[in-house]
Amino acid sequence: MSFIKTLEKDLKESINELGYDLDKVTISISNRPDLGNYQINDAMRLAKVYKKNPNEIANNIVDKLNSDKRFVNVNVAGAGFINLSLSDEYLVQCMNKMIEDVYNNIDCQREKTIILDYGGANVAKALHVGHLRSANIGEALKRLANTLGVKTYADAHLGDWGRPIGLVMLELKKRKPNLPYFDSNFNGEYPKESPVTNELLMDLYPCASAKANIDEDYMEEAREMTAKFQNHDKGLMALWNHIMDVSKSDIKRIYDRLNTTFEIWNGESDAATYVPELVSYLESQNLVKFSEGAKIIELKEEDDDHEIPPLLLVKSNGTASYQTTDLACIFERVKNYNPDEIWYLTDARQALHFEQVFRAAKKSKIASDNLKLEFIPFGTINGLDGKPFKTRDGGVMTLESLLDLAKEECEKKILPNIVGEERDKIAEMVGVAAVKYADLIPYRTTDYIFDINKFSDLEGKTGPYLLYSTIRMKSLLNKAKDAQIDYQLVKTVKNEYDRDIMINLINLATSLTKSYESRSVNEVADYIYKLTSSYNKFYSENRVLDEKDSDLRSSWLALTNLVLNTNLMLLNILGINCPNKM
RNA sequence: GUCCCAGUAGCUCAGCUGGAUAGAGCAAUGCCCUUCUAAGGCAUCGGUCGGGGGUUCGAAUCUCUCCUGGGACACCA
Repeated sequence: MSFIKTLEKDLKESINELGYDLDKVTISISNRPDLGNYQINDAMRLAKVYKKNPNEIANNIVDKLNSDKRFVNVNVAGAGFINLSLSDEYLVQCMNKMIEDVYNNIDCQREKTIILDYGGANVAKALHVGHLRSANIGEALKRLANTLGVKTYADAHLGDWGRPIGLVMLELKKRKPNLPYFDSNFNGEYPKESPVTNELLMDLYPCASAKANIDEDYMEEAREMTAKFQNHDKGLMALWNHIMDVSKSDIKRIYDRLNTTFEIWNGESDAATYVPELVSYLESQNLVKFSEGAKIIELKEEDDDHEIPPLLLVKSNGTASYQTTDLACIFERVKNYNPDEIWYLTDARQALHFEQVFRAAKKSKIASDNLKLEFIPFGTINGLDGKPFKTRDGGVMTLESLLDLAKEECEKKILPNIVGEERDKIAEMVGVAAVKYADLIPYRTTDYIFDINKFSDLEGKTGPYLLYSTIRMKSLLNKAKDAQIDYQLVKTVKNEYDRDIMINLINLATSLTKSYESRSVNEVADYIYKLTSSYNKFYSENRVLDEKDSDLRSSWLALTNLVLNTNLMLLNILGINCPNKM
């Protein structure tokens, strides 16, 4: 259990001993640092319940706190605020416990399994800016959950069964009508060689999509093509497999650049195999109705305060809608993984869709009462004009070109003596750090403005700043090793600078827990900045290696090492790699 | 028409399970380099928390209402 949580627990017992009944004491980071490191506001709450003077209660609590060696400078101020600081001895002790095992200051969650759905990449379509946030936030939440002891599976949930594929197939047919995949009389073996490359796919989809938007006949053909492969037409399935292979490896390559990994590479097509079983199950439950030639599920409830449209189960042309696929996917996941929770990371605009799917899942008992379905929306990325982010000529910005842009921008700022392949590799790491940190620092649901110049700046709250600072810690410790200076434990609190670092380190657990509970790693992103900048302040005020007192020097090195390891752990949670120099 | 989200410093964003004097980065101004990566650090300047009412000892935070902006409302995903 973390230090703060332990203190809270002990304090709760003390307060109970005073005769006050309360479920929880909260020791929060002080917003009056001049009065103490932490504050407790519970006295005012108790005063209300017990109809007493808050100052009187606060003073009773303070008497208890004063006998505790872990606290110093305990005082009451204002309306009944209790302020306190941690003693130097206790801080040193905590630091060494963290050096021994950082889990001495992390609060794990109860054991459970969560499936995270943060992919949604469309096969045959380029990954674009819209996929950046789901990848970054989803991956970070997964890593955070793992850090807190939760078992997770991330599912790429590829968009591999919808109309985009039909469009691509149709456009390919228009261009190369003689391919055997389109000939229903073809009985031979289909070629092993793929008829499409990724470059071709990247051209086919936008072209087909543009045509379909203005040409209703073309759109109708696309619908037919989609229905045909969804009915497992032999030739089209052979083609589908080729498209999948080509597209999937490209999608993987780009997710790799973002340090985004999936344990499950399923897609809508996998869920689609469960659709017939799903529909007949739902029919047996008497939940399916006919409406305008389609099969639907009514989702209205008596106590609704707003309208909920029905879920479209089977379209009038007999194909499944994406609501059905998502429902089938829950069916599939329950069957294969039996998770405690499923988290859906998507753009906030899909809120209604998931409300419908979740309702249908609960109503039909596909999701038991124990299964928690959670929609975790995020905001959109806008350009400098405040409108959805586009390329200069107004097109959709692909994820790849965005990463290239960041890499190019960061490359300019790397040390000139780093050259060749190494330079390229470091530029990539710094570029990804710039993009990822900027994406994770705003609260999850906030829409934010993408400004690559700002994000790649080495000054300020940016990824490159964090990397630079972390590298400087590495460098310092390497110098110490070269000079054969030994360091193991933190021995003392010397000044306000190292003290401030220690207080920040104590707060690690709080920040991790907060982020997990809000499903937004912005808290972690902010925390790592605070910790790092407290270290930088220390660094500029104290010459570690030149310190004459060898005990103090090794204590500082041990602290540096602890900050470094904490930073690396947190960067890893955010999905950011740190080079050894830049 | 119904519903959802947002409006906080010149700019970009935190803070929102009610708590003290509303924070950070950038920009602006002024300091600190024979220095462990100065790609750093320090200081100053900067706010009717969209407007108005309500609840409360206490409201950026809860509530009502209005204004502004964005978004979602079955046969795209």
